[in-house]
Amino acid sequence: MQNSAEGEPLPDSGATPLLPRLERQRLHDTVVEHLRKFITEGVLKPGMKLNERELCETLGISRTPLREAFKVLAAENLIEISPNRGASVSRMTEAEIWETFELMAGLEAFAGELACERITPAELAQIKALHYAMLACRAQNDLSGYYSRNQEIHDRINAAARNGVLRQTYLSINRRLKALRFRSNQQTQKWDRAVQDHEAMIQALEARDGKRLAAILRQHLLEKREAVMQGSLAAERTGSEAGENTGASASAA
Amino acid sequence: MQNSAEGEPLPDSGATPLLPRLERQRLHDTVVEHLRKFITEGVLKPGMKLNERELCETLGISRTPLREAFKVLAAENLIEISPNRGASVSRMTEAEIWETFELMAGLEAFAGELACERITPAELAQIKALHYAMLACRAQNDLSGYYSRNQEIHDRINAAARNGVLRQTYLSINRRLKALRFRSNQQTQKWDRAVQDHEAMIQALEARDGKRLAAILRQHLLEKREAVMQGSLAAERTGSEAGENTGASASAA
DNA sequence: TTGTTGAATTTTGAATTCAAAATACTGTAG
DNA sequence: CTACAGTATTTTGAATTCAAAATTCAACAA
Repeated sequence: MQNSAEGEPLPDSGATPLLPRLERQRLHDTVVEHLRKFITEGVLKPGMKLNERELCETLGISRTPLREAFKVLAAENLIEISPNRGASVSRMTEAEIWETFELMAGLEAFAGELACERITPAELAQIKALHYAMLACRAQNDLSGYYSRNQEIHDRINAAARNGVLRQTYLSINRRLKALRFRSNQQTQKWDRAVQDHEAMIQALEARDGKRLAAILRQHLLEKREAVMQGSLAAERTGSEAGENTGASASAA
Repeated sequence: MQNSAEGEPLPDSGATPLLPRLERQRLHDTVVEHLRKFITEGVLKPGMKLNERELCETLGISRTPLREAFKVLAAENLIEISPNRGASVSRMTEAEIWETFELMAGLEAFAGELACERITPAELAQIKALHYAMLACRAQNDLSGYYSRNQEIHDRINAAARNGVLRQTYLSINRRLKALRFRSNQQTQKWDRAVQDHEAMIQALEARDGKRLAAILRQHLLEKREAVMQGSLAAERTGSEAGENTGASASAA
């Protein structure tokens, strides 16, 4: 009996884990987070080629962990790897953007319904506070502040659904959309409309009216889609989208 | 002007691509598919340790592509990698199973709504045919035939929603659930209920009644969840879940 | 000039090697 | 006999190396 019997659950070690295991994160995880950040923040632009050797030198690592990171990012659809041709930041087609927003609308609507059943008063209060903070940002024309509060509100509603799998899925899809926000040059009319939507959301949440919240969120997302896709067309006209390489070697002619 | 200007979309090569690019798939992709298959089919059981060296020898490859495959599978939540301790097939907790089914219910309901708007008569006819094929399997007690038709029906409804991003998400979540099907030892009563549900689905699809189809699908999935989670408890009692290693070296005492 | 062929260079894919961490084992003290 | 310390072995993480494919570039012909 030197080995535990085959059918045993073997949960952890036998002893109670007084402290959580200290796990230094692996290099490739750091690289994933690093690159993900730069992609979602639009530093690495859609279509940009990601040269392995070049990136290795920039980040000061070898190719092995970088390539592992590439695989993960590709699984998240943030980059595309074509065999023997290398990786590049994913370029979403118009159709993909359209579909992704449609999915997000469905996902948020569903999360909203669940949130109405499960949200605590404390969480609701936090969301309200964020809403007012967002209004303050609008008053000061603080676009980035407005944007992050907005994100946070949607995020909290999602978290209030208390479904971790839904949450992970939501975050993953959302990441792909984040990089697009630079496309939509919000007009003040749109801002006003968005604020109205948010107020209605909070009312529905307070009333625990899942169906109504779902409908509002769905509509809200579709409006956002319109805004982004118009911005996208504008971007296409001015041709401000694709880079050639990581930019480190931008031909210094 | 040896390099194309920075802001250029550079779609493909200039010429029309008469033939699609021939791309042999990389080793690591093959490995991903291979392992994914065995995990979703329950050959590699939850909790099983995946020893790198051992698997390399079995598959006849080196560790590099295997580790890349691991990263992808981990991103899909099919395996778990703990730093310096290696990879093992994901073991879903009760809570995770519960949540995953809840998400699936939401996803299928949403897809059903869209399908009602977009399905073609031909697609509907195919689904009907599959339904009857499924009935035939039930009559013959052909469990695996029944199961695959069942899957196919749900899959086709999803496809009829004509949203590729939704589809990919659905498939990814579904993969995690597939391995669980061995847990639920379907009772005939349940079968009957499932068949009733399917008939109602098709009626709703024909009537293009999105809301009704959504409701049926949601309910259907929650019933499935009950069945699986009861089976899961049963499995826990008999303790037939966790393996120790890949089985290749099952201590030949 | 324009387009094509073929060699040189670069870049990616996969195996191997080296280092660090974790696990298994052995011997000793209590 | 049990518990522990210290060592040996195994296993993972990351860098390096080798091979194959793609790209670049120059020479040449039409």
